[in-house]
Amino acid sequence: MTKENFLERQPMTADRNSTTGDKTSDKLRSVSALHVARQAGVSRSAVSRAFTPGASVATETREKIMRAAEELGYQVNDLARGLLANQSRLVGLVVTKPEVGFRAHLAAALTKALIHRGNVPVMINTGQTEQELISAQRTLLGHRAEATIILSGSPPSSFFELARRNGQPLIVIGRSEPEADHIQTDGSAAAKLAAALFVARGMTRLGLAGSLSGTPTITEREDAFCAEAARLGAEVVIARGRDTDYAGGLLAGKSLIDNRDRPQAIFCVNDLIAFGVMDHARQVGFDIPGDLAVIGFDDVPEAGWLAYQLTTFRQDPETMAAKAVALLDLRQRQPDLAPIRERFNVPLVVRGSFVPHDAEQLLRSSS
Amino acid sequence: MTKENFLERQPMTADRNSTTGDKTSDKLRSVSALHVARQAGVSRSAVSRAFTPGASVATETREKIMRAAEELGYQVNDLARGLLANQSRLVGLVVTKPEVGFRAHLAAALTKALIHRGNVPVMINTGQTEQELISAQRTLLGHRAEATIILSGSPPSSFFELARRNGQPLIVIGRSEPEADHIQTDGSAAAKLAAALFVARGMTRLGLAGSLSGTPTITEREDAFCAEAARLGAEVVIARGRDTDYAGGLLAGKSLIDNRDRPQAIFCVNDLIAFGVMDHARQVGFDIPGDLAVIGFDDVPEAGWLAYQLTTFRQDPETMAAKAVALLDLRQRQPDLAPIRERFNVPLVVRGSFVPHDAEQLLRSSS
DNA sequence: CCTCGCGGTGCACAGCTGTGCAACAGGTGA
DNA sequence: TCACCTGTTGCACAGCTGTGCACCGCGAGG
Repeated sequence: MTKENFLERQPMTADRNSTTGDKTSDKLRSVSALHVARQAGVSRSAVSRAFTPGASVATETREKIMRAAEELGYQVNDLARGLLANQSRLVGLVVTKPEVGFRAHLAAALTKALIHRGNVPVMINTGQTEQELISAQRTLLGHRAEATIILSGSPPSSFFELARRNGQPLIVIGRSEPEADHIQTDGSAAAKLAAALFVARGMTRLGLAGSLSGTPTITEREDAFCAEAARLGAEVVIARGRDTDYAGGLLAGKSLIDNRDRPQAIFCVNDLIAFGVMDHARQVGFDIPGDLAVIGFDDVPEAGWLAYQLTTFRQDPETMAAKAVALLDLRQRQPDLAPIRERFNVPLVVRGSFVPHDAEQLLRSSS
Repeated sequence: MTKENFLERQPMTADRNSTTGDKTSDKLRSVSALHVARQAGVSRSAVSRAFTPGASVATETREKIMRAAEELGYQVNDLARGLLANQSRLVGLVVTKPEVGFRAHLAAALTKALIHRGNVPVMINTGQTEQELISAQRTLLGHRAEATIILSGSPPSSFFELARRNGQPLIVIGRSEPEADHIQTDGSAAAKLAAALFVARGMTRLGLAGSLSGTPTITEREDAFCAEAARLGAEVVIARGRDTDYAGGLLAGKSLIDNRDRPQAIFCVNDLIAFGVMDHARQVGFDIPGDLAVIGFDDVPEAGWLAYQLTTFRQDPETMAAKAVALLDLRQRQPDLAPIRERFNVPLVVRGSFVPHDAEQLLRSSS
């Protein structure tokens, strides 16, 4: 319209809205910075600079470009941008069964925090086979993802090797992993506290509802509970369902409760398991906490439901997600740091399924 | 090692493992097809062809290349590939609160199905503001995502316009959306059936536990239930919590039950709401289904828990995810088709919270 | 022995962006 | 008026891949 000092010989790709070409064979090309440059009467570099924060562009020029971009519906091509930087803003979340229990809340909190940070969270919902995990990581590397966050499972060492070779930051949540940055809750301290609180209430026949899954997170809690109970002179009966879910809780509950000398209190490594245990106990006629005390782990929302009122250790997904993002920041600033370990402890949320000694006193004195 | 007929002048980027360069300023360049070509003693095109299914490469050459790629840890750069094709394998899932209720299961099923299809699912966990939705869609367009799937919320028309202009397939789940492909369950038929089943059991004072959220999916169920009940001459009391969650159910339950002439049966638009209603009813001493019958919607796993045994309409997340993927296939094959609507109905899963007349007969005759 | 066909391979280009470098305009101080 | 400095802009290159086109070698058929 005004001056046309850009290269005219450049063969523009015809009219974008023409319906002559067969759309089926080739994907419609989208509007690029060159289109915007032509529309605004500036060079393509100027367009690039207008969309780069801190670049040197005159205010007037930037506005002109932005107007043109708006008209044409221009969107910076993140593929080209990433190609040049050898880095995309993708962050992979590797997780199995992301719909279940605490994992669902953690995954949701992570996606939210990552989006807030300007990242693009990719949800890799896959199995735990070495084959599947490596395949997932290859996909992420192919897209030059910024980092990979592992929410569940125990990746093989080849997995870490692959990430290391490609300079890909890795964050493991839950598992203690000396080769990579990891975040975990102090399940050991919590389990010990559970045992101590049971014993302090005079309970000496304890139960542990665990799982055969063999996850490090879970076995840590199991071992700590048993050790502390033994140290305090209490007897522990162990029952394990197959998975760390409601069905597993039902099974463990059956095994623990349908017995001559059933335990007076049960520590469940998981809220879901606790729900199963409680439901079975009630079905066979026991009162909670009258006949049986129960403590869980996670504090998923269902723990607060009237049907359960479960006393449990609270893992806060938002806090953990914030921690993971902070760790990612740090790792990107200082890639050569030794693996970092973040371990934080979990408060007990007291509800109806078990009231510790001192809490009861507190309640009584306050009334 | 053998012949070296490739261009020698090409300035290779020094030694990849050298620690002389400052890693902090620039991201480590990864191994490209050129490195593999040099290692295997072939041209770069050959490498590209070796990784392209159906391309013309001699078997011997391909094996040589694959060996070299393995040694170097080569991974095709999907950014460059996508840049050329103007299309990445990303698929966006736009969803709010992906950790809650049925949405969690649907989102998980979708990510699984998409990964199985070779896609990279991106979880956009964001609010429902027009601003937020548009921003999410711009991110996806910037990465040249293959498609966007909307799991919740009612995007503004500018959203559809943006997708249309960029040739981006859009699939809406739950909402009836004339402008785009959409999948929905026949909530209307289900709600009608619920009303009819209640009336068939001689119940004439009915309750509806809904929500103020105003989601089209929810209001469809509400309206259909009320209409059918009215048609059958039954009275309906309506109560609505704020959200379609447990807390909303508690509130609705209070409002419906703590009344002189409480309903004999309640249809809840959602399993979570049903749990809240049931818990409140039991807390004030009512038996289910003796004093109060309840029907829910979704059939989340909790509905099968012993504490609830909720009779509810089953939405199968796997089926819906498969449907969505099939729709995506079809849309990519034929981009110019008119918007497609997939609507399928949901079976009633009978459990303890309400047993329909015929089902009871069946049970009695079978014993 | 010549020609033809065909499978395989290399060259070169396109796709879109960020940025170093040089050029240029305009303002300012001497 | 002139030198100088600063802010702005354009050019050109790099980054990595897929693929059309041309070429080449080799086996087969006449």
